[in-house]
Amino acid sequence: MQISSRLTIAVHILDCIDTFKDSYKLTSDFLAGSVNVNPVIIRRILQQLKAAGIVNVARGSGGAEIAKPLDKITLLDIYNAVECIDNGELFHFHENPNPNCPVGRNIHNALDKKLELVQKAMEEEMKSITLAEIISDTQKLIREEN
Amino acid sequence: MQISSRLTIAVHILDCIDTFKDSYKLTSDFLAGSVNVNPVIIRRILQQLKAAGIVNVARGSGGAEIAKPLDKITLLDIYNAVECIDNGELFHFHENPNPNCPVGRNIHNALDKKLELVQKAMEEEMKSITLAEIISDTQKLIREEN
DNA sequence: TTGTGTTGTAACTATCTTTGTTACAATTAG
DNA sequence: CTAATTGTAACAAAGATAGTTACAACACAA
Repeated sequence: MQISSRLTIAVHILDCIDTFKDSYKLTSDFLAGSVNVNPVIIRRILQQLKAAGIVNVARGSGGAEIAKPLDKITLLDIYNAVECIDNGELFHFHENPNPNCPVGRNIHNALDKKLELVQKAMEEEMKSITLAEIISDTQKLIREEN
Repeated sequence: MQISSRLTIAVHILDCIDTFKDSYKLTSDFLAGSVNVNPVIIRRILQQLKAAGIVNVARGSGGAEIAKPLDKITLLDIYNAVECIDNGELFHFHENPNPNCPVGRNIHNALDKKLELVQKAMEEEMKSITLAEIISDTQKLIREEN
């Protein structure tokens, strides 16, 4: 199973907000135009980012802005904001190993530690990547188009 | 979205095969008893492990065995065997960013590199964990029960 | 060679998540 | 007040997971 596109959409949204903050009002409609999805999808993700303190959204008047310095927002922050991870666990352990089997009643303990290492490795890498980097890379690519 | 329980079930199966290889015939029924799922689930996962060269399954006579040394089988091998990853990509990128928007037409390039780093970090960690380790940890836990 | 146990696999179902959609009350600015 | 916009409910479609029954193909032993 893949990690949902909410993560890439969220990054896209944030990239747009920063890039166009001086030229356009950043409404869900405007952002939906760039991402190419229904505005409600954008609003839902903006709500998740807002709950995580990453953006502010102006109800009524409209428009979104980024609430923190770009280099203080990591890919992990965005991931945690939009991905609904069950107890924060990346791996889904099968529910009822047989407690009457020696392996069945110990596999959870033995394997959990390893799975935590894997999840940790992934999260550490995500933590090392900032929104500032991503946006700066995007803008470099835009400049190189000309 | 979580990674499916096929991974933990597969490890459980392999752990059982090694632990009980001298005492029992390792049929899908026997394994289903320890994992506590329907035997067909076991057979399906055994087929995936077989396709990856990790186990041999005896049609007709029945029983499964591990096809390689335990320290030559990594968690990544098992993960790749049972997890159906679309083009091998962990992250699902939203399909149609607007090519008429500067951000829309460059976000893919800018973000893909970062996502690859994250996936790589996860896979490297998985590659460093062997089935030998996991089984040895399980058997240590079993011994400590007494 | 016949019977028994087992695998390989198809077919179907239920449930969950994602993604997309319409609709509309609540809110804000002009 | 009006117009634009957000926040959110309600629903539907599509896809994946997980579970089940059923059965042909197969291997071995008596």
